[in-house]
Amino acid sequence: MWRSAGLANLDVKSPMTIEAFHERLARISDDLPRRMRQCADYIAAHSDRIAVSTVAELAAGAEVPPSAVMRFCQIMGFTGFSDMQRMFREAYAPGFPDYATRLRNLKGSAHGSPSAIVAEFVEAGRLSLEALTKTLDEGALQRAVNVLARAGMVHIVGRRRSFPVAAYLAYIFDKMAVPAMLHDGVGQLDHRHALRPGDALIAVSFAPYAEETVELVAEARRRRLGIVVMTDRVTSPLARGADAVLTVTEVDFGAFRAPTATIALSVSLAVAVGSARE
Amino acid sequence: MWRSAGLANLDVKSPMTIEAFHERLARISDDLPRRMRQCADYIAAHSDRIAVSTVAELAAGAEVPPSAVMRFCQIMGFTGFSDMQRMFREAYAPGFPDYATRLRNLKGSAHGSPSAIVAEFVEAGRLSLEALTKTLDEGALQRAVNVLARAGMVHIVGRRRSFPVAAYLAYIFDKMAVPAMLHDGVGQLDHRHALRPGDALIAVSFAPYAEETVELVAEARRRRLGIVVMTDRVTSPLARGADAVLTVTEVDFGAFRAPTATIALSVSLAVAVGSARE
DNA sequence: CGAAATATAGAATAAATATTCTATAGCTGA
DNA sequence: TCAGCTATAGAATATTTATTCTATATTTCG
Repeated sequence: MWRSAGLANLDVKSPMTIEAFHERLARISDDLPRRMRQCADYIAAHSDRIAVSTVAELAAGAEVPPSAVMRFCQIMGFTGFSDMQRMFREAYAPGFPDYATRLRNLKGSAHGSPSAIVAEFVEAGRLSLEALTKTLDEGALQRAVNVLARAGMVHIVGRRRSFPVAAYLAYIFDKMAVPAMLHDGVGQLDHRHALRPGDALIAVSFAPYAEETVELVAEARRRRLGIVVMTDRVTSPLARGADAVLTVTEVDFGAFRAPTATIALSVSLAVAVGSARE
Repeated sequence: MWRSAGLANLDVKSPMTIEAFHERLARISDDLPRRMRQCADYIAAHSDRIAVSTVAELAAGAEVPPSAVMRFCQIMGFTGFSDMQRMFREAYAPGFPDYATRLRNLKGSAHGSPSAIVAEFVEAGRLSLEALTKTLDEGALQRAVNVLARAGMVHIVGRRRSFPVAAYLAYIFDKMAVPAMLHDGVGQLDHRHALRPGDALIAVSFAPYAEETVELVAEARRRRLGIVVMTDRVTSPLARGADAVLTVTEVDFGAFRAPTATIALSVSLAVAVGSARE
């Protein structure tokens, strides 16, 4: 039987997680007055829209007046709609709610013994990998594999910080017997004439973008090669005209960052291409 | 050259899709004044947060005043922020609530698909990082830092799979103004005579150990250099006579492994050495 | 059936949030 | 260096949106 809103309010504090929210919803929804039940039903079916809706929109969806939605929020243990919405925004938003906090802590503990530094970089690496799974553009990845699988030769370019990544890509392609050429700039040769029709280019570069990399991408574009770029933003100068843009964010520690996620993505890409070519 | 916002406004109506939005962002972001560029960069990197943020939050993230965000929205072809947000709210599909779910989902993709492969390598990377913190020999790490901090020049060697790691070490030492030399084997020169008294050598190698690396370590031993090795076992051929042996185990996926933990350890080592030398 | 308790709708208010405006600062090209 | 632009910041304002309040309707139970 339905008791007072006040009572329901007292026995449980606001649910802290989506799971707790649904559990509570299921538990109480059996004995709820008419309008509250409408709210419960609609919200249970559309809980993912709470983060981006207004009270009025939700109310319209549930076919109840806005004030009914307010009462519902209070019954669920929140102080109001905004309180409830905050939980959904934080939980569902891509990226992690406490990301900023973790990052701040990470940077705060800059000083210390070598093993403390290792711990920080390990944590940064974890966060980077986590971010990779969340932001990975599967469509772009598939396109990248297609482009590279069809290519006669795969050209690879990356300078400075990105050079190790490029070198690793070259290593794996070599292991998988995929024709590949690492444009490492030895002797300041840019080897632009090695870019031939039917080939493809993988370019790796992060801000501040190495000039040679940007130029080689432009050259590849002129020569109509397939282009795959790994970079930090879709607005990167490399992205223009690329067939696939793979964005990766590395979490930095102080002024330094390890290319953890970039390497993970690279090796995955190379392996996928290698098996696609067989 | 940058023209007026009004002009930009006129030639294209508000983008109707997220894709069009990103395309336009990429197209105009090259020639944008300072604050507008900050907005573009931040929003490109966090476009998934637009649906659940306020102008003030976005402005804080991009480190610009709120009015700059408004101007940015107009440049992008919207009448204002609300107009832009509406598009993102309509397209909003909540990302997976947590990392674990997302990872499971990626793995569940068709066996052998690119995204499934990424999931595997991410998982392998995480395990490797975890193993690193558990098995790290802090004494050896401290000795390594001491040896390298005292060295006149730091020589770095790594071939094949370990070459990217060596290259990354060289990059960070360079950034930290530590005298370093990467023995990359260009022209088949082994540069053994560059190993001078008072120098130190970092050698990176895993089974099967590259012959050149083993030889350079032996040469360094003869010349009484400080020697730090990063390898897979203490019984590695490199370990004999080294001042510090750092063992790292990488979790492999199939026949392939990414040097995730090795890179994390390397960058930590380099940073620790860099600050010890100051 | 009738009194007490509870739920409801809609208007009134408060708070948050977006948007516009204006003075100033910073460019750009002569 | 200066004139004529464009960009910028921050305050002022308008708008949207959440929340509270109150009169009325509905239910519950003796």
